[in-house]
Amino acid sequence: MLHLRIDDFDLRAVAESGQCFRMTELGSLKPGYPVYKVIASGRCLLISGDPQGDEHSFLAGCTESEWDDFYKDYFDLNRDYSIYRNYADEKDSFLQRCMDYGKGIRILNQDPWEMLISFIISQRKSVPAIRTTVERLCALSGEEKKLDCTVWHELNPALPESIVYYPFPDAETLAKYGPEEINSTGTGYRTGYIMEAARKASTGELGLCGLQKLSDEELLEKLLELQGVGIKVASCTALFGFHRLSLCPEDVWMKRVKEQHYSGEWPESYRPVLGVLQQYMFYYARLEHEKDQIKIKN
DNA sequence: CGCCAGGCAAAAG
DNA sequence: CTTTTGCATGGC
Repeated sequence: MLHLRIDDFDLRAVAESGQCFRMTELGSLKPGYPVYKVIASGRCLLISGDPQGDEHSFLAGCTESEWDDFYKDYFDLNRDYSIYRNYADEKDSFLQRCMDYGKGIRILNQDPWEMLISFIISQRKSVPAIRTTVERLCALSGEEKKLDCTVWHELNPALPESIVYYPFPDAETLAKYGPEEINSTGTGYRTGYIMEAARKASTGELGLCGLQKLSDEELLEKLLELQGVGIKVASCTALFGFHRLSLCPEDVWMKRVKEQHYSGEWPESYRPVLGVLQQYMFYYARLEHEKDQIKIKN
């Protein structure tokens, strides 16, 4: 078990801010200390806050070299987010509230291919439904991996001793499946979109790695050539898969925020980091909406 | 059961 | 060019 000290890092804010679909709460060490399961790039990690320490203390189920070589960058911990939080000055009380609430958000460095397919799936689906379909798509290969978690099980017997997980399928793997197989995961009318993207990526017609060097505009343009990829899916892929921090996915939530708080136009000074600011706004806006839903129920 | 979900492409105006 | 419509399926 790795003991870590990390500033400005909140697992819940990362997991629930709509950027990833395979980071989920597995259980908890004790009340208030949820353990998160993170599946990324063929790996699986359990991580939680450390009940023995303060808010900057974390426990991670990996080696120090795994943490340094992969997860540190994956969680974007080499970047100072106070720079972004400082965009909230006294003139923008709404952004201040968002920054306060979402302190500890990080924009993960996720795999571009996984982001492209995940966000193609995401259209007209709820987040729980997206998670289900993505997991089923990963399980199609049947190539299960096992993670030993006896150290976690010893800390709390309610936590499992081991976990079976499936890496996200690469383009070549997806391209081999027939439409019935893909569709059996719940992709519905997006089945054809996924198959075409898999074909193009596996034949090299779409070289995802090569897109890294393109400008933001050129990258969006390339992604938009794909069937089933509109401006929202392209922006999400560019922001979450290529770390293009100026790009803001304009979904129903952000359109609402832009109208209600910025009279329909983002401030010019926000533009270079709008993708990051958006992440805090999205997290806050969705939380407020959930609160309202509970109010309506009662 | 009925409604709607982090949109998109294609048809219609 | 702008607006409207149909869409597969799962979660609640």
